[in-house]
Amino acid sequence: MKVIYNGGNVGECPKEEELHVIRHTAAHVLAQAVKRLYPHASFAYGPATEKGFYYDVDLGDTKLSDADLPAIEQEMREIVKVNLPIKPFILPRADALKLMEERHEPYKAEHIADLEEDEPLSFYEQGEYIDMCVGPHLTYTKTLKAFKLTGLSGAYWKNDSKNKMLTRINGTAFATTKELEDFLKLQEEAERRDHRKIGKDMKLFMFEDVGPGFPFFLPNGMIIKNALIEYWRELHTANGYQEISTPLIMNRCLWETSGHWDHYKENMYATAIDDEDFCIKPMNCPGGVMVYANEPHSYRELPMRLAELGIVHRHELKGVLHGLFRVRSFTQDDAHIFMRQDQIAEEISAVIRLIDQVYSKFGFEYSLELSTRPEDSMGSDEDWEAATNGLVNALEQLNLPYTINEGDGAFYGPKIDFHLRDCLGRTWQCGTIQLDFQMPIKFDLSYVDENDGRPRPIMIHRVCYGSIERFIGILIEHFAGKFPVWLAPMQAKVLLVSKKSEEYAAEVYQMLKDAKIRCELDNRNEKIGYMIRQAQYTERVPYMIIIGEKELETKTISIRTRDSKTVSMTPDEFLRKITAEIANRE
RNA sequence: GCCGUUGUGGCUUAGCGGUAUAGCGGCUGAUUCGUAAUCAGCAGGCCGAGGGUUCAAGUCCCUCCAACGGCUCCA
Repeated sequence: MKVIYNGGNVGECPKEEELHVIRHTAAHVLAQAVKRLYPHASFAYGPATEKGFYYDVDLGDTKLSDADLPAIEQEMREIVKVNLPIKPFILPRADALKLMEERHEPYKAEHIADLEEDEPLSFYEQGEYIDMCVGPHLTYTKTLKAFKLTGLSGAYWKNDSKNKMLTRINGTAFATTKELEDFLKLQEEAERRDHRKIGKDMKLFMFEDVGPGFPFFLPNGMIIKNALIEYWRELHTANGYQEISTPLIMNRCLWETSGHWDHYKENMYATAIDDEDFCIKPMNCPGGVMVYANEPHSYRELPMRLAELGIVHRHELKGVLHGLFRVRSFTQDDAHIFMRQDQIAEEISAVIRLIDQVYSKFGFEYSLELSTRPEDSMGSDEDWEAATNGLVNALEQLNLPYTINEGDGAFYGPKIDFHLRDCLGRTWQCGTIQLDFQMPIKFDLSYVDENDGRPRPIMIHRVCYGSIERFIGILIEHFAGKFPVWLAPMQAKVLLVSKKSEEYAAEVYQMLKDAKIRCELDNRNEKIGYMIRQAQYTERVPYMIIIGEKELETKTISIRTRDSKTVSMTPDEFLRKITAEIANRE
């Protein structure tokens, strides 16, 4: 694909950059169309993104609605159709500033003013439209074949909530209409898998106005939650963890000591009891620290791994709430590991291996991110450096690739974040490992070493699922509600063809029930197709057991799975199969 | 918190100034019917909450609440 660079050279674009160029040009065409329809519009940033492109526009008092998008899109098609040549030119900074001011582009002018270097700036021109841009771009607008505007939203100027909110027009573009259609289909598939919708369908969880952001788990959802917890407990016991439980509400003085009162106050729920302030825990660490500090410890006891399924409450801004993905109360599968300096590397790699084991169970791939010291943090530079090096060393010893997220660590220490990739290629932050030198100082923790010294332990904070609520949301979308048998709220459903074989169906049902299989018997006077529809497509039951006269005669059962395939076997064979599957968590 | 949109029985939804639509689900009856919806009848709603405009308000206006799409923030 031919593109034009800002020096004016026309060249072949590397394959992997084509999409970026297409989308960036689409953003320019969008801006040109908007300017034609709304001449008073001024433009901020309009980049290509991972999923498409957008342009942030200031439209003054004009309010745009979704209904206006078709007209803008139509104008874009017009620009593509007349096939304007796209031409770059370069101006010295002062002239660039002047040009943008003349064209009433205050955001572009501000952007120029913000640039430190006094270098010439590059522009691209197509017809009457001129935009400041480093390029490259397509050579002609006609090269833009497949694009679509996908919606409107608000966005802050320079992504800063202190700044003015602009109108963001979102769109996407591809090299071919086929790719565009595939993308839109994938979006539809994601919508079909929306955990909020499936959660309603399968009666997993609910929300109520009396507690926005506080999920209610329904019986079916609770089965999934408990199955995840059971698996988690087995794994943690096997890996040398001990489980504890600490209070939901503790005196404010604890949170002052831990630093949460200073660094996390605006997210904490607090209440006054007997003239004292109490806080609902937003994190479990101080509770774990209290347990460690309950008695003196020998160096021989370390590492001490205290695991806690802690329910935390955080007052998140209401605009961020989103199903189970972003809630105000959630269960962290937390653990706090207290250890000696010489145990850091081994402990961190053990945690990484544990989390890897959990994610592999569900077929998730993941990537790692190292988050470093944030602005609002506590502790000395030396401690932060030592903690950050501890994480880096572990990652490098295991030879794991990772990216760095500057300034995104917790206020008490740096962290490694695990970003899950689900079957639709979307990523979610779940597990994290945080290395903390600060809490042990704040709470004056120590242990007795071999020379009767009192060194300070070092702490790891870590989660695997992250939030069990969020993890369940991800699992719902990952599996589209079709959970593996060990997690499925209903594992098998006996469907009765006609009353003539009711007794046999009841026998089979009872056998499964006795074997502790989660199952139901549907003996209503309904057609078999109707029962299948409900069991397979609404309840998403892994095994439908169809029983009619044919099965009664041969003493077999017909097993229908969620892929609509049917096999015949004896009840005993089926029981062995499903029991093994559940036991192995397949 | 900010920008925008939405809010009608359990779910999906019609109505957008003149006494509330339908489908699914539920209940009752009939049907006993073999792999994605058998037929009929019945019940179920002070149209998110509170104010206002109007002879008259799901329907127009204001405030609040919640949800949705984003932004900022985050497990």
